[in-house]
Amino acid sequence: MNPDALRGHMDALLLSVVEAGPLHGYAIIEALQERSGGALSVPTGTVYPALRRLERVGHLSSEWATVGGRKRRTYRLTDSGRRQLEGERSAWREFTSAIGSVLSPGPEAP
Amino acid sequence: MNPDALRGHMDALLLSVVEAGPLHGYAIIEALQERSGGALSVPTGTVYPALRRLERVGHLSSEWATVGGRKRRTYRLTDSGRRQLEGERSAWREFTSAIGSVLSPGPEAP
DNA sequence: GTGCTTCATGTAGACAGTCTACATGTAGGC
DNA sequence: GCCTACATGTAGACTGTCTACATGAAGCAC
Repeated sequence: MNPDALRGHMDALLLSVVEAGPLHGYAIIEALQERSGGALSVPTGTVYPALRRLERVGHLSSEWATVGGRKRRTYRLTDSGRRQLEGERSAWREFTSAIGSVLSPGPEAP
Repeated sequence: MNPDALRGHMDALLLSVVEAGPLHGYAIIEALQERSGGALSVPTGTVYPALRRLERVGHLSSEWATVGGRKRRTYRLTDSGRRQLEGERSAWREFTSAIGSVLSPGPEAP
């Protein structure tokens, strides 16, 4: 997977993974990989800053927890994040539709 | 359309538009807009450098032409570009599939 | 013949977000 | 003691798009 391709879609991915329930960074990375069938292996150096960015703008909130002696920062979707995710989803549909109609070899339907 | 979303997909778009037949930069921009139903309005400052980059790596070739007193640099898909476009198309399918399966609210089919 | 719009190409520098690589520390198996 | 898995984080490089500007000819209105 070409890394550049993810540009501008990370937010949607992260918000979507956290939507189902609160998760910490490491688990988010694993969830991304799992839910994409192994196609998305996003490095930690991408995910952690992105999560902090999303928290800064208010789409996520976080709190520390200690599980089995390990510290985790658990992220949760805010109302703002939920609205944002909706927007991201429709933007994704528009995006794929636009690119798809350019890439499709055959001309559009009659 | 969020500009960042196009990152890493410009090559595919440009190669795909030129696939049908040789075009010059200005016409490529119009074709992108038309084929996407107006969704893609890519600025000249993006397209011209990208075309030169694609020529530099051998996916496009260009030649000057004068039409109606105006100079045009017309781009044509090379064999290398054609192969690249094939790769871009399958990469696009993988990409949308991966992101889509993460974004889709419902879990994957049983 | 001046001014406006369209056509047409191009460059310079700002910008932003991902990537690589590194740093740190605990828990648990061997 | 050592290695792997878990877990978070930062610094700086990288790259490609964006904004804004520069240039110039053709065609039309007035």
